[in-house]
Amino acid sequence: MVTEVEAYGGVDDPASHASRGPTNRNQAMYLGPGHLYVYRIHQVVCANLVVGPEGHPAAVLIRGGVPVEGDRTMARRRGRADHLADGPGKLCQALGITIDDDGLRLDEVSGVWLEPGEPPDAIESTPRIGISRATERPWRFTFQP
DNA sequence: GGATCGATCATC
DNA sequence: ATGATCGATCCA
Repeated sequence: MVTEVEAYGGVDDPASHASRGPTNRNQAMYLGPGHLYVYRIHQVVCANLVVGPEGHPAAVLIRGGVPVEGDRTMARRRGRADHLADGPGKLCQALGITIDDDGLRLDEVSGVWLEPGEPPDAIESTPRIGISRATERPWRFTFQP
């Protein structure tokens, strides 16, 4: 269950990897809705679901979640029994998402899919984590499961 | 070709 | 609060 996400835009969002136009790294952000933008940071990968139309970069960074099922698989991939998906890098490791999944459509990534769930009672909105520009925009969204 | 800087994590 | 540690990016 995804509990924490952040929104990133294009040239209009100074904190976005697409703020300075297309590069080799961020090309997946331009592929259109349903694609995965996976990038490497500090020996770890983070996954975004692209939501903007083709040619117009906008994506949702999946920052965290709690296991609903498959705890055992996640624990094996993580190499520990706790902190399975409480961070963007940990979530990718737990779900088996790698840099090779960058640019794929979500339905092309084996073992990973999206399902609708019950809308949470209250969603909190705060500034995004780990960025140095546009820090005032409250584009991080979380809820308590 | 070299310097800089992270959309992080784990542990102190 | 801090260090690990290496790509992508940027500027010569």
